[in-house]
Amino acid sequence: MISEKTIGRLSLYRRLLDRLLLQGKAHVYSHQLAGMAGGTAAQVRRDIMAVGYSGSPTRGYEIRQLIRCIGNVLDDLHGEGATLVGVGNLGRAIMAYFSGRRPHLAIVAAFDNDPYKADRVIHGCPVYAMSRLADVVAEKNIRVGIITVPGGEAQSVADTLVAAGVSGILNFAPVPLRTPPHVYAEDLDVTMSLEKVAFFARQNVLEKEAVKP
Amino acid sequence: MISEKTIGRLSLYRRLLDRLLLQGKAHVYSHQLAGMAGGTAAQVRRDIMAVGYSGSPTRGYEIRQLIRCIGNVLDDLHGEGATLVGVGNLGRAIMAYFSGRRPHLAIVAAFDNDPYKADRVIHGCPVYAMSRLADVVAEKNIRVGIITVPGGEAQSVADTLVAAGVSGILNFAPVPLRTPPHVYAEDLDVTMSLEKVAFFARQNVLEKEAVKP
DNA sequence: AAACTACTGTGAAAAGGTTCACAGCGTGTG
DNA sequence: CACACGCTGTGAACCTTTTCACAGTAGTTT
Repeated sequence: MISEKTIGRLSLYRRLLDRLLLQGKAHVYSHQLAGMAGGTAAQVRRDIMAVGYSGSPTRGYEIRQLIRCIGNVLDDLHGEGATLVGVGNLGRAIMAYFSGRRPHLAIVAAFDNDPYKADRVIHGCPVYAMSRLADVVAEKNIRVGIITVPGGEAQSVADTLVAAGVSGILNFAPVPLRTPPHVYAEDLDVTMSLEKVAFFARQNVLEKEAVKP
Repeated sequence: MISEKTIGRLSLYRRLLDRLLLQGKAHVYSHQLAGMAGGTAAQVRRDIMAVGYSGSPTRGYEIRQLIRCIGNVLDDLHGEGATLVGVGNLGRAIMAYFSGRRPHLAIVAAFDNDPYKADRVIHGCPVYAMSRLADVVAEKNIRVGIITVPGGEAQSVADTLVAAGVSGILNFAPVPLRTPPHVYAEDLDVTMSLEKVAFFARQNVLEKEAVKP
């Protein structure tokens, strides 16, 4: 079984590799990839071990093949459709962000409980009324949900998604979700991240000032 | 020194405690907080140890005091101003999100290289042209930067912020930032998170199917 | 006032993740 | 053809984080 952290880094490596391909590169060494990803060479090699690809001691990794191997691990064979719930400021920004970016993992349906937002197409994605969630999720075979509703509604939306058959949720609401064990939920808590950054920004300033005298 | 993970959880605990206060509660046990935060009671107790607050064996933690102790650790005494660079879809959503939410940590200036966006006020926050970044950051004593520009510009924006004196950066661009060691950078990579969720969503489905027969 | 209860605080063990360090190898070179 | 080079793959050491488990304690009951 591959660890959560490794999966995250593989996703990152792949995007970096895509960029290298565009630059016309064909091979890459672990230390180069590490430099771009902000990690160590040993870690890159370990992560790549997990996908079962082997590089050459002299040329490094063959970029095209490595991308394919990472894809074999990360991607569903037939592509994956995701759904987004909560077409507010943040929801629309996320939809714009993913619109046409990753063909194998696209947002294919959005929901909002404001009836004025329903039955439109935003950034290429149809918006439905909440009442149709279970139908649409089942019909389109959606396994991945994105929650961009206010904190107070997040848990009940999550419950609805789980009941509809979703087994992975990315949650932007500032509330940790409670989900059954067979559902993977990741909380992307912007407030927490910003407070962390503010804390360490201050620490760094204090340290610098402490070193001075 | 307090670990990064603990700082993040403290931020979360504080918000949960705020909610409990509003509900009229005065005390809370570690296992209750753990239930809300999605962690274990032992972890909550360890985290609270780090802020140097002690609860009562019979009443648990006094909520009001605990909030104050967490604030002593997380917050700057005089409040902290943050700046956001990149007033696009995502940037505006983030600005709306923080507008008036946390008084001690507010976005007090935004920048964009589109001159049409400059010299306005969005969600209560003034928007400036990029050329004024160094001035404004210095004048307002800003230590925290938020990057919501496209990937290609993120690194150079980060360099600009660092040069202007920022010591903590929250990065939404899908590129890991390279920053000097005295600058704390957190990459909030939505693509990575979504691919992680998609991967584990699929794993869960496969597991369930594997258990069935 | 003694006994009981259910909590906290924390040393110690366990788990998980990262880095070290080196054997092994494929290629270019003398 | 033999050698030297600088990479990969990986066991083992190391470090960080989480969990266990229990002594200590403040209130509550008898």
